[in-house]
Amino acid sequence: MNIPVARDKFRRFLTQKGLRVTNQRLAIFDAALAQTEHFTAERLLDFARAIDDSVSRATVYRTLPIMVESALLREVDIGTGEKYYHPNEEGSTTQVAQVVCLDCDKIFEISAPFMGWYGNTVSSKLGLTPVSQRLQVSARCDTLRLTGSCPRRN
Amino acid sequence: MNIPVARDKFRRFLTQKGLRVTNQRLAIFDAALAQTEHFTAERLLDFARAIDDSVSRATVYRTLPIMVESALLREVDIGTGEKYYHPNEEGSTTQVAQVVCLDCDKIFEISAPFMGWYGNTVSSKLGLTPVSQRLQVSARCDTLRLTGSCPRRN
DNA sequence: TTGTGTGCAAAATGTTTGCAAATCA
DNA sequence: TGATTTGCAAACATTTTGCACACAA
Repeated sequence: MNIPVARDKFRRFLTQKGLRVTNQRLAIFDAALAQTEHFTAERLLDFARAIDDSVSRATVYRTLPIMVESALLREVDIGTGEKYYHPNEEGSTTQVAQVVCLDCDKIFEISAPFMGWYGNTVSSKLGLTPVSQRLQVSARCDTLRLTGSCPRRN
Repeated sequence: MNIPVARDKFRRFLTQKGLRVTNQRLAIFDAALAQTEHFTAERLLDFARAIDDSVSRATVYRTLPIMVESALLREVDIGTGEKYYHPNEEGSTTQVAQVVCLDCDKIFEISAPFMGWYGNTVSSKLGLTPVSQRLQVSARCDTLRLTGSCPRRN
């Protein structure tokens, strides 16, 4: 999904929710959608400020949940204290797992269609209805271990 | 595994690591192992202080990673800002998933043996070696939704 | 005896919030 | 116009750390 189309979706989402379309929100949105890798709130602040230097940290933190709710952005919590975000691909109903390299700090997203089935099975046994699922694998880089340097590192 | 046996394992673990067996560490350990539900660092501090009131918050935070490394305790991060802990059952090589009820705040642990297979498969494709995996399902209570009250609540 | 472990309080981290001023509808 | 949104800085919550004293080996 290209950025102008996505931006339009976001504008519509805001309006429909009774929220205002502000320059800051658009700057933060554009900055977020331009990313190809996972990013944190702090890095998004930098990117957004490059577009509109009036953007503040508070507004980034206030805008992130809105973008996540609009389903144009996905939140990824890998248990490192800070949350990561990533633009959501089209047709985002697919379940994805994250493989996090402890050496590179890179996050790889892998489809894991069985997650939905597992969540349903297991939840219904407990009298619960699943809301969301996450599957994460932490791993170490083989190349780094064997050769002392990781091709993906920086 | 009963507590005296586990405590012995912990003493041996400390000694073997060149760490000292202190009253505080033992109090924190006993408090942790006595729990049947998941607990946070803060709650563990309370429990440990009931055994030895000289225990400080800092020591709890410093002891938790040691107990996790000894494999007698398991760390569970459900993405709520604070970490949860749980005594590890015997033969803890089994992979477990957590089902977290968003209504009860209860954490259920369910065996998920396929996790190991998935982690290996997916990691090796990326040239990585898996270190750990986690699978979590967030869910809502059916009974609460249907009847307005949850039998597990408090 | 001596170096590890401790309690305390302060720092660090990532995120949230109160408030007056700015701005979108 | 008037309610929403903003930036700023202070507040927050959890965890970590520096330091002087205590204590296990």
